[in-house]
Amino acid sequence: MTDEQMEMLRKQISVYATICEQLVEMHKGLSAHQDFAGFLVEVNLRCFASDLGMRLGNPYFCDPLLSSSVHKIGSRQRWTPKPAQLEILEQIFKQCNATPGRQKIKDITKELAQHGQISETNVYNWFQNRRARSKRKQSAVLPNSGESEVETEIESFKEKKTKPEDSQPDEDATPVSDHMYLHSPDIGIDQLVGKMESPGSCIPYWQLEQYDLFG
Amino acid sequence: MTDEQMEMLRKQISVYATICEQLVEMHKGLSAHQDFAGFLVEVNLRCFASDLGMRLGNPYFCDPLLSSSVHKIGSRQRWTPKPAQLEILEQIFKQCNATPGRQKIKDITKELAQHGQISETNVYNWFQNRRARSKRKQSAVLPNSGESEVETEIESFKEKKTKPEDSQPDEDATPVSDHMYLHSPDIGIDQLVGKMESPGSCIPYWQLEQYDLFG
DNA sequence: CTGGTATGAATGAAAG
DNA sequence: CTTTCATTCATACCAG
Repeated sequence: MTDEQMEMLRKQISVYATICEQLVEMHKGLSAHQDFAGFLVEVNLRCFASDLGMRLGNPYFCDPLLSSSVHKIGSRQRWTPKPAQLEILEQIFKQCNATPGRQKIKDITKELAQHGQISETNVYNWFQNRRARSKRKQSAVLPNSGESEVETEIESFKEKKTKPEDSQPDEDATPVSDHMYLHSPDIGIDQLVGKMESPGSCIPYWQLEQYDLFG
Repeated sequence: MTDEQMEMLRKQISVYATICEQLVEMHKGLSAHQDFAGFLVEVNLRCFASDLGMRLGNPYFCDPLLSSSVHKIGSRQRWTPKPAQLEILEQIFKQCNATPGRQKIKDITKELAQHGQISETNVYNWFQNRRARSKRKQSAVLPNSGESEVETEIESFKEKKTKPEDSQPDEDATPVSDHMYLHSPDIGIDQLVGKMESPGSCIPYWQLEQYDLFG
């Protein structure tokens, strides 16, 4: 290990620390947008040792050092988009949430490859899934074939409403939601990261509220 | 704040958590001058919204009345089927352990709603999991007289690995540069965590790869 | 409080 | 494209 490497490492630590900090700040900032009080950020850092059974639990990153010895360790069979890649993908998706052409896929793949291994298939699948899931969610609110009184959704824009569950006994309330959602706070991830996608009207695809398309 | 942003944020946090984790690894390697298996840092960044509008169905930030018992809240409460619901579900599952149709799901959801808060997604997930689980169980008993390559990997905690293989041609492999362990614990995790400060430029996360600690 | 286990949820990949 | 499968992650819950 050379001194330069060492220095670099230090720098990295510094950078990462800053990022984390900013994230926290951002959270706080976001909370400011709330009429009510808002947001607390709990940074919980736990360190614990473990010998063998240890593994990386984060799906958003590829195994780092740990895989130095055996790249098989904890290797994921399936591709896991790196944050950088995800970001790009999301951006592209917003632009044309239509199916990218074959060539387009190629291009995208090329670009994403800059940030990590990836294949065209991965990109293709990603878009397929992205689209399907966002669609599913979207259609959840639209068609009410024979409405469901059960759905106490107040907000039309919030399709995931009943996410919380019944763990709260007397609190099914959750009615709330007067359009209280903010519209992209000034300080957003965008700034934090530099340019995260802007808020806009994207619909969350995760959490398919209703996988029922036709109501 | 849109759900997407929230999700993005969550992912980023995740990423950062991992980064920190890796830093810890390194640090440990540096100071311990030993092999790196061992330490794991879990950065748990939780944000709680005391305001209802904030949760807007976001699975990761739900529940309102957490304002009081703050430390407990913020956890993404997942749906927990009530015994009554479970019973019904099991029964239905027995009848047709096939995939309930979309409309079927609706009906079921409707019925289960009588016993507690629930969403179609919950039902959907339940069946998905149920089937997968039962299938797995079955195959577990049936040892496929195959070869079980002995993974000399560090983490052999996985009992069964019926891993097909990587469907991915160009797996990352994570070449990983040589060990980057340095011998200089000047920068301790403690500091990183404790102060989390360190002015400096905020580098977009997608650029972090440049630093590429891990190869 | 700590560790293990059951299971709800997220998502890449594949089948239809 | 739509639906399902498989794997993994995260959390509720239980035991020591």
